[in-house]
Amino acid sequence: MARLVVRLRDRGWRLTAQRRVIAEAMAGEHVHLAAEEVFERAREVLPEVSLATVYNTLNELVDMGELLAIAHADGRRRYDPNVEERHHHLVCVDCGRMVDVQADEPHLPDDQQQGFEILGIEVAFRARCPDCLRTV
Amino acid sequence: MARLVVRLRDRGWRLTAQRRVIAEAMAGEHVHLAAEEVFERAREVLPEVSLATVYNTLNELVDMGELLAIAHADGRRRYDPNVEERHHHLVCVDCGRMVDVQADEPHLPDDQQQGFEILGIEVAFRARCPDCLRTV
DNA sequence: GTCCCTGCAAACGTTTTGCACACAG
DNA sequence: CTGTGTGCAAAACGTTTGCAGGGAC
Repeated sequence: MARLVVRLRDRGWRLTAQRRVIAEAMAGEHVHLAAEEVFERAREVLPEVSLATVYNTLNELVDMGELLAIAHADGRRRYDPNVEERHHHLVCVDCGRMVDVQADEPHLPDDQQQGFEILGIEVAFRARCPDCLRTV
Repeated sequence: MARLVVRLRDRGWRLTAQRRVIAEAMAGEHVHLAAEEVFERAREVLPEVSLATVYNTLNELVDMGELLAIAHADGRRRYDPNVEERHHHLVCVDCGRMVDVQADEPHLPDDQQQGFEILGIEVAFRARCPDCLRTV
């Protein structure tokens, strides 16, 4: 985590108290928070941080390649700090929880490429998480 | 297409002019329209149809399992009438265009399941489409 | 001291909802 | 005739933006 802050400063990123608490809210390898959740975590540490700054900062981190933005079926974008390790996601259809998983990458046959240039692959396993299985 | 309308009536779905034009806008096997686009197509046939009815009807069709709702990175949900054939998507990161593709399904090893019950798999190949490749 | 970042509030685009009226069954 | 679907407008939601003031460098 300190790593992230150092990396950002080395890139000439202006390090403010707000940006620090937002980056710290994303600490950990297996977090998939929505902006609102990042906002709440950041606010616990620095109450005067604003939601707009959270959005601005998250977008910058995505542009810098320090976070992955993931489109979620519930309409709320999630942010994933795990940019190093190729991985996919298990997504609970009931509560929206996401966890990282390792799985083989599907391969797209040449005859299916239809002239598109492939940039990346996103795999989501739609699932029901242990907690939601219990309460059904 | 007529098939869909018949299937819906057989289920006791009240068949109105609005619902018919909306269902017809989704005809074809490889369409991935956003709600606004469905609205425009429907309105060409039946100008007094409303956007609210389009949303209500699309949601019902999704609940009935007659359409797939797909979360898209640009924030607009797309609707896919191809519910029969297992398939994945090529998604253009520039213009948002989606096309169906056949590719092998990734398999999630047992030791990665973490107590989740797997319900389905969604694969999106992030790509650049031929049109957008040309204009870059 | 400069410039960039910040908070606030308003604007935005998409989707949902409340309500009175209309029409399919 | 009844119950459900409809249009409209307003609200709700996540996200973005304009602006004046403030703080990092």
